[in-house]
Amino acid sequence: MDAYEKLEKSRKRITESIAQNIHLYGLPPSAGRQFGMMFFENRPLTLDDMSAELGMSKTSMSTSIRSLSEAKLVDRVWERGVRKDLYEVKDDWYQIFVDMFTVKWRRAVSLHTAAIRKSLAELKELKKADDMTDELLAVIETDIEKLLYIREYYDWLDRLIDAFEDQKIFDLVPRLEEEA
Amino acid sequence: MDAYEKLEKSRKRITESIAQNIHLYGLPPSAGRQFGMMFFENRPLTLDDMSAELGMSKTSMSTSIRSLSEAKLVDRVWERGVRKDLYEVKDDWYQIFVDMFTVKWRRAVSLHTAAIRKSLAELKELKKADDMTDELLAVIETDIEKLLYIREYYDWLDRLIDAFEDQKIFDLVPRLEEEA
DNA sequence: TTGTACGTACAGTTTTTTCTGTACGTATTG
DNA sequence: CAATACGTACAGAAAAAACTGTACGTACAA
Repeated sequence: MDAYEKLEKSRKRITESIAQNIHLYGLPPSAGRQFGMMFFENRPLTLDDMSAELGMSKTSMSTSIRSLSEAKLVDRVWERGVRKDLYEVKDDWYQIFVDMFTVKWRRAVSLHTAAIRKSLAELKELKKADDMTDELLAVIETDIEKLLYIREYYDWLDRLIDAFEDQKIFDLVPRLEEEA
Repeated sequence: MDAYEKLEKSRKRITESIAQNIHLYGLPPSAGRQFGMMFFENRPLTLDDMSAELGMSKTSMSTSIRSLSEAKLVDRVWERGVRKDLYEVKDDWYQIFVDMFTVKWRRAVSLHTAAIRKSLAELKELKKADDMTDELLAVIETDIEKLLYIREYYDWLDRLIDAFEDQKIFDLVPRLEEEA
């Protein structure tokens, strides 16, 4: 094994490690491989570059680069004289984490909150129903209690996302370990 | 639509909302449905209960309850005189979030860190190789720089996980919004 | 204007994941 | 000691996701 092969092996280990954990970002392993490869290339790449490098179709590259882009793991960059789209990985992994966290959870909180609001309104209305029994009323009250509890939880989650988005999380957990 | 149907509709909305976001916990929608159903039942359930309630096989219930259990979303509970396994959802959603975060990310950090350590050692050794050229040496140095950077990042992530695990996150983002 | 290069929508295929039914090991009951 | 109840391993079926090749719309070049 020559030096170049050893270098490749070292890179491949890291890339595979990324590939096998990228599901935490909601992406399939191949997108992780794409990201890993781009991480070690020290230049923006075109879809054809990626296709050649990974031995996968250009269509796949196009699809997964969009996912990577939406998850804010890569940026499209521009270079004069180059007609093809160029992409490169973001270099601030702390920010990548914060962006992923923010994008994924904000969306979830939004969907959940809307559902809770609707159901709460329905249940409050339902309490007035003519055919209401004491038994059913008790169940409804319990459900309302549950919904109020999870609404409070989602409010906390929303504030947690704010703390990440506003970089306040770095006050709690500083980027650099203090020198001894 | 009678009152009971309206109640069901309200519950179903919440359950579906959970089902469609449970992928954030690395679980399939059906596990989310299972969790949602259990959330509204005010008693521990057996596998047969769940199977009947969701119209799915007992085998599936067994498999997904294990996933839910590993993700720390449900607990197995004991009741005297009952031979079947009983499960109920955890009632502290804040803690559920913290546990999920901790479990999933701790594992990722551990795997990544091991890979980085190995590759760093290899690259440092590789620098001494006989057939080393200036050009290749420069590439190796660049790779080492990259690995040192992401090692630092994973160290931060590890400390972030600590902050969740130690409940310090609730200092930064309190559970209850202060009264006005 | 015509020709060429590029990215992606779409349909079909392959691969992976989820779900089911059977069968079996263990534990409890009579 | 049976006999029964229970949970799950395992193999196959069904469903979902990922991947490919073709075809098309758009933009730039000549």
